[in-house]
Amino acid sequence: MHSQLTHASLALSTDLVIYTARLVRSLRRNIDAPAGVRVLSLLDEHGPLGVTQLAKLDRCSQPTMSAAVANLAEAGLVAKDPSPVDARSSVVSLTHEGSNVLATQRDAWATAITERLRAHNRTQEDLATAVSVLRDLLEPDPMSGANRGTRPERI
Amino acid sequence: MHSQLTHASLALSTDLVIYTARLVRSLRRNIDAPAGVRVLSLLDEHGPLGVTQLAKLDRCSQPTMSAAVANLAEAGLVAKDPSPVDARSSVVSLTHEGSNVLATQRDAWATAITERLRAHNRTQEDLATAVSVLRDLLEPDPMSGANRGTRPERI
DNA sequence: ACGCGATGCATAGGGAGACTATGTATTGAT
DNA sequence: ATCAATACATAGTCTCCCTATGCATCGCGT
Repeated sequence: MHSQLTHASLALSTDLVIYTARLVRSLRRNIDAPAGVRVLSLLDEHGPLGVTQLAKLDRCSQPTMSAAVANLAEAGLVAKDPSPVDARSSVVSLTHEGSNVLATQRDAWATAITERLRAHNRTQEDLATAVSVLRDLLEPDPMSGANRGTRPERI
Repeated sequence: MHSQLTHASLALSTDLVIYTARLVRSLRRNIDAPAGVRVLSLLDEHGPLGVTQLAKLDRCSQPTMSAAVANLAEAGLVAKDPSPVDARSSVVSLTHEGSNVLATQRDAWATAITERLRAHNRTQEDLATAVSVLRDLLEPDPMSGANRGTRPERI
């Protein structure tokens, strides 16, 4: 009935999905608000961007990004100015405060993660591998196609 | 001002947080409803459990687990019976259908993940490493302590 | 046997984060 | 000058999670 994947494959994939979900929840619980920081991080990496560009880079819908940017702007972490070359578009850029918040948050995450991994005798190389695996999984167009044909019931 | 973590550490940690968030979102978008499957998976692994036990294992609050179990029960994927030895408690167990849904979902995830990793020349060992890293990060009490003293502003 | 803190769960209320559908204003190309 | 395409905003809704409470039951000490 089911495909002939190895037991290990099934277990590892399931664990990956479950652990990532728990990790994300855990991060949210500590009010580390990853959603906003993702945007700050994108701006830091790419420089000023429009809302739609940000949405594409973060792989979310445009309305979701609009809301995220609005929140960040209200908090003073980004500036949202009209584009000088396109009246429809806006240019979102990091403010000093946004930059500081990003740095602080990055530091907090890195500290916690580094500490934890060391406590488990995990190397930075292991972390790099994990990040690469996650990046590869997100690459094409995330998990679409996972349900092709066999769409499982909604849980 | 900030701690003396290496640039690599900062970048990797940030990427881990960001990628896991995107992956979870991507999984949700495909209506793979990880939340319910996590419960099914726990029941499959540990056998029948009470609501509070499930909540502890999944590291969520008891009310959250109550709601999850209620949904699953309504969908017929789990059975919720009163405990024979403790009138306060209930016993949640997998139904045949729940077991099938779990297997189907696991299979879908494993297929998608395996395929993607192979496309990027990533080995199963890499996947195992990633899973281990995530597990280690979740171990003590997730990310608590990340904000000790320096609690960053909410984004 | 009784009282009471501890335990197991349900309910109420609310918030973050996402999505789809849709509307509006510009742009750019015909 | 039109008109499809593009950039955003808004409305409405969903899932998942949390805290704060309330309630019934258990089990222990006296």
